[in-house]
Amino acid sequence: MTEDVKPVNFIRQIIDEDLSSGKHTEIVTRFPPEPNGYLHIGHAKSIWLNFGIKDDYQGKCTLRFDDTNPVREDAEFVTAIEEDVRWLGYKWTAIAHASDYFEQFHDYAVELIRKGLAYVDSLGADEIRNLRGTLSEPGADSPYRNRSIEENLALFSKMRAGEFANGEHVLRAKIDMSSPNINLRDPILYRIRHHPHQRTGDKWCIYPMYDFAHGQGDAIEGVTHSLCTLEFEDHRALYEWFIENLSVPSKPRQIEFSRLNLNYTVMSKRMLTQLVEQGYVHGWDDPRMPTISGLRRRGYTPASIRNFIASVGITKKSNIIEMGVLENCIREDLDPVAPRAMAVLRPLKVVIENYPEGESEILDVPNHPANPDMGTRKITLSREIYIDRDDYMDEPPKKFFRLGPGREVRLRYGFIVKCTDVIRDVTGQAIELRVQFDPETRGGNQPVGRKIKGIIHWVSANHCANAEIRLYDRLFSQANPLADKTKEFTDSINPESLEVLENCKVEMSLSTSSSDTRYQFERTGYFYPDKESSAGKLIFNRIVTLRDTWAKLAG
RNA sequence: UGGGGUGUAGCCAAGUGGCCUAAGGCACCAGGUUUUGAUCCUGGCAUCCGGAGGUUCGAAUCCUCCCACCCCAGCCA
Repeated sequence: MTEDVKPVNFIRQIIDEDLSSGKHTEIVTRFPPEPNGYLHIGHAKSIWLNFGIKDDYQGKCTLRFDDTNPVREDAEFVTAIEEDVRWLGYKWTAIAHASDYFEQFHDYAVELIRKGLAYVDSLGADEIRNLRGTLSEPGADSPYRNRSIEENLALFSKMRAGEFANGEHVLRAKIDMSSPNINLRDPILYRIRHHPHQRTGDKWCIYPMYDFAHGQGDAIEGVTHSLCTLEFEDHRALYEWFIENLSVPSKPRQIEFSRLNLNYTVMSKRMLTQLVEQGYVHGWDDPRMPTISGLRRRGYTPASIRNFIASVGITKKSNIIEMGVLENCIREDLDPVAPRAMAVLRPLKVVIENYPEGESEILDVPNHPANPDMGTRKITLSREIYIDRDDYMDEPPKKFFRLGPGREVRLRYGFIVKCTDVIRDVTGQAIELRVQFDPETRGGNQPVGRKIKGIIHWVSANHCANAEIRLYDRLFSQANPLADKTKEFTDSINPESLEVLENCKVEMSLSTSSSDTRYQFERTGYFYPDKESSAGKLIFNRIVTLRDTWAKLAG
């Protein structure tokens, strides 16, 4: 699963065959997002596939914006998409836009009209739909289907000139209204949209449909393998029909693969947009979102995402991948390189009664348990410390190796302490622990016969920094938020997907840390400074927890 | 019930007629190491490949029929 293993999948097999048969000598792919939203991890699959092929076969890959529908698209999204692709670690051979080819597409449309293969239809949207037939019944010809070539040419020209209102006419291919494939029932090629385009401005008022733009765009760019998702399988016949009937410069081949789905989240751009616009999350880059920008802000690395895609593979089978696979990838990426630190999320004060008041000691501790090259850092230990509330229980169950009344535990890198007293508030809740330390056990020294299994993290009360820590959990409480068709997917949003802890205590070294370091807070998880974090106010996002056998045992 | 697809373990996924009494990863279970209940290490985890027939000396891989699931009736992509 490392990145130096070349991926094997059915698409690469096809490419290998095309190369060995001499059908192609250079491989050209493209990644074609529509700039109407942010990229999500499902797009990362397509990016990994297309750019990965380009890299491994020394081919070409264009980042091409599929901007054929000006009413939904926005320049804000194109900038964000470029940034996301770059961040994932890929370089495009060229950047292009379907709109770059509008003039050429228009000429192709005229070519079709001249060949008697396209006509201007003056039916309304409802009428067109009614004549299209159904899944099991054939459609019927439009009364305008047999207009003369001259009339079609004249009408289409007027459409372009802006002489008609939206919806008044449309250009259609003349194929077969009784085809069992609905895409072949005289599909619409051009529609009138009096709407400025984010790139071409007011130049056009007719815009090509996806089907009329995509394949021809591929052909113009010399794309050899046009990789798209399963829902376009039915469109392939139309894709090929255009390629066969138009004087395009090359003949690309469309190959479909299945989209990526993850459980406990949604992957449709429409739904992600809804989450953002209706305020269920705090923007496209909310760390709970499966967007590239959300994962980035959360602390995921580009390599972890690439490895994740590589590990799930490319097939034609519909799938829902378990979130645990993604989590495993980021842990795997971070464990060998993340510096360790101690951070107390829910502080509980502990006074070491036999530790001299006003004194302290400096401990030189390793930044990584298995990699001495990562060096050491100094932390201070003194009479008053904080430990995590989770590491103390009034009535510990068996197998709980941490603190409880009368119990012993080791302070990480420090000595063994024994809980001798518990101070409580009026409700009876423990608010402070009194402990005694054993000087014999300093520095990891374990006297014979003393077997202390529990080790807990801590920070010195007078030698720590305050921090806000944001704990993220799955966005939905249902594995498949779309399974129950009687409910809105937003009904299964996890109300505890974000927990903000404002009063965390972290070791001093974190207050001067780089904003681009991902840490492992020992025993709790991997954390990454949020973009809102500053020296005056530390904020960390939890990327993922550590594997937690105890949590599993405790239920 | 038209057309297009897919079915190998809880989730992914190799496998392209004999070396398959079916790789690998995640998850899970059992041990070991460990100053993170982390990491790491060891072992376990499909007599079976959606089902039923058939072809063959031999099938997850070929044929037939059946079943299940996904996609398609936007002037969206």
